[in-house]
Amino acid sequence: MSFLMRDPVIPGTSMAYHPFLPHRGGPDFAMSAMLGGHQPPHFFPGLALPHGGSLSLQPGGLGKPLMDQLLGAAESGLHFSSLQGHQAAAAAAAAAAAHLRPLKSLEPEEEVEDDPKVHLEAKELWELFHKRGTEMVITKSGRRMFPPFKVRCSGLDKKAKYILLMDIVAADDCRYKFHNSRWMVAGKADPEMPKRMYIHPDSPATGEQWMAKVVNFHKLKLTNNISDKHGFTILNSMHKYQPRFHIVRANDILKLPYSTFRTYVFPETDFIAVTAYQNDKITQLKIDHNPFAKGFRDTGNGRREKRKQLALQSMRSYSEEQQKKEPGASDDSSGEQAPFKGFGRASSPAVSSVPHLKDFCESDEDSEEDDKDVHGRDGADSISKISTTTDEGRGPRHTSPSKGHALCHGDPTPPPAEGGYIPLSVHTDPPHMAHHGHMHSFGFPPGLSGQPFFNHLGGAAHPFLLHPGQFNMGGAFSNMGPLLAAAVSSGGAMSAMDTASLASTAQSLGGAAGLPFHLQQHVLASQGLAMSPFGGLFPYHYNYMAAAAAASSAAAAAASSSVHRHPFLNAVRPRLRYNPYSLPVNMSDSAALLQAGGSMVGAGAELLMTKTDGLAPSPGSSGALLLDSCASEATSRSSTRSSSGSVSASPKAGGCSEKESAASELQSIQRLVSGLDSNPDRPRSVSP
DNA sequence: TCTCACACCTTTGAAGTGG
DNA sequence: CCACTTCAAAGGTGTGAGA
Repeated sequence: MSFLMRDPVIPGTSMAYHPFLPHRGGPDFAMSAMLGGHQPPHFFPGLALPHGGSLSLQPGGLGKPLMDQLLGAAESGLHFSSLQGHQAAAAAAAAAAAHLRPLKSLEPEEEVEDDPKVHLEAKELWELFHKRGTEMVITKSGRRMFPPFKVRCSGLDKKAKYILLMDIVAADDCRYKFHNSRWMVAGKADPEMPKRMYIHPDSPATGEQWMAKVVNFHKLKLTNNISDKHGFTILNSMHKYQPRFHIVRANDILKLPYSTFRTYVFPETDFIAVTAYQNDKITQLKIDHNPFAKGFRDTGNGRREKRKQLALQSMRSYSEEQQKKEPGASDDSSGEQAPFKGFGRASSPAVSSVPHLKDFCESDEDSEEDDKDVHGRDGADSISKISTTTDEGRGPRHTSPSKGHALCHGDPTPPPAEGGYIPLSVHTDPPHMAHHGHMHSFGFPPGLSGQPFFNHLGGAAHPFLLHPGQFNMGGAFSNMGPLLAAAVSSGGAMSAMDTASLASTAQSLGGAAGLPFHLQQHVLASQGLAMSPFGGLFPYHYNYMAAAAAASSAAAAAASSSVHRHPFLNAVRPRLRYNPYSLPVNMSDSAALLQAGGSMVGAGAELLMTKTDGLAPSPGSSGALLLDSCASEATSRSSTRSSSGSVSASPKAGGCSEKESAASELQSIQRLVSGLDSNPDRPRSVSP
């Protein structure tokens, strides 16, 4: 057997066991044999041995020579089942200890400062759409974004591994309607849909790999199906959203929840989700630039051209008839344009009003390898530079070249030039969001709102889902789908936490929601913190780290002080980060944000805001948790669905059986180790 | 406002071919 | 073997009728 020594630990405990044991050696984790089939009543901290006594995992608790010997044996692949009695138990302890590391191991072995810079690809195209009020079609079966969200990274540590993610959050709390060729506020937003984070399929990869290509999120799909099982991003129609890009320095998804998120927001990429296009200009832009819509281009021989010709013919014949009937009535405006007036828009989309647009991205749907050809095949005189440096240079950039960059806290979204948003209709006022009415039920599982952990949230939070399908990718993520699914179905192996109340909370949460509690927390803390109810829109990049122990301290701690109390958090060095967007924020806003951040901490998540820009965390953000049923369902369905390859969100669907087996192994390990298998009726996908 | 079937298109990968 | 071409299937589009 082999052990992977790369498991993350739970901050907040001197040592911690991680229930997600990356496993490669199969299920022959001989704990049951070693422990005589008895599970320790309290496996952690310290091991209760079957013959009494315990093995402390604290440094010095086990004699160093013995510990070294056992650890060496574990690392060298010793099969514990060959051991007996105390020897086996000690070996078990060593094996466990191999997965447990002192907190200091969380710190990078060799801290190589990176300074990520992110360029939005095809920025001009985004701005083109943005000026008219970008719309993204959402369908039940899922639709891609167009323009595709693509970024280019630089400044990463070449050797370090990174996980790149993307999510889409509500831009405000408004519902919109398209009226008089403009988007207008039509009321308060509908309840928030479950939040889902899309992890780039290539994650994790080294900084060198990321920087060598354009990071393309074109496979992310949008849906309005709240019960979506594919891992698509669920959005509300007629609501405004803001995509966000995250860089996480971590070599394993397991470390994701404990890692620092660097979040980048490009204001020009916001959009309104629609089930059918409202603005014909947007339709035309899509047709002109999306290669899949070529059939609708005027210049082609597709349906659109035929329809146009038909319309022309019918209109001409109609005009001729009219002229015969009414010789005196002339209509200069009739003719070719007339048929399209039927669309009821101020401008006709029939003929592209933006002929130069073709310069942009004929090939925008290219694969990640097209990073050198973003401009399209026929973009001879296309923009000289598609990429936008969001944080080039240091210091504020008040002279941002991008109109979209003007989005700042407290400022309304700048009015687009034509057919765009009405300025007053868009609110991104953080203090307002932090304090008022944004804690309503954002699709929060009713069973969770009453949990103490969530009381701080007012029963509302941003659910976060890591759908197994989203982890169906290569690299270290190859097993994460079933791992998570397994964790869900196993009801949550719980990490060792400080307080019993927390443990009970964890159990209840695990039962209600699925993810192991500590992972839930970290997921929540990491992701939830990133999301204010309205997306936590920061037109800059900010960093934060979530810690699981925050939840424990949150129950009793004052939010503002918990960060400092936490030894682990204290151990993390603040990083200097550059703000890609200039962001004038006044002190009152900051104070409000900080206050909101404090409530977040109280909600069960701690935040290390390491921005140097003096900005506070996302206001009103709340660690949230939605254990979408699809996560567990995916486990049970994995054998059928993955084999058919029907999960479009899982580009690398192969090896699902292996994953499934891995998941079952994990479950068995969890059952053996955690001693939390209190629910024998819980479904098991596979029994070892 | 939403859903669906549809035609049209691109993308992808397997199969075939030739060196 | 490798490179290239061909082909068919899969999948991504907006459309427009109907609910």
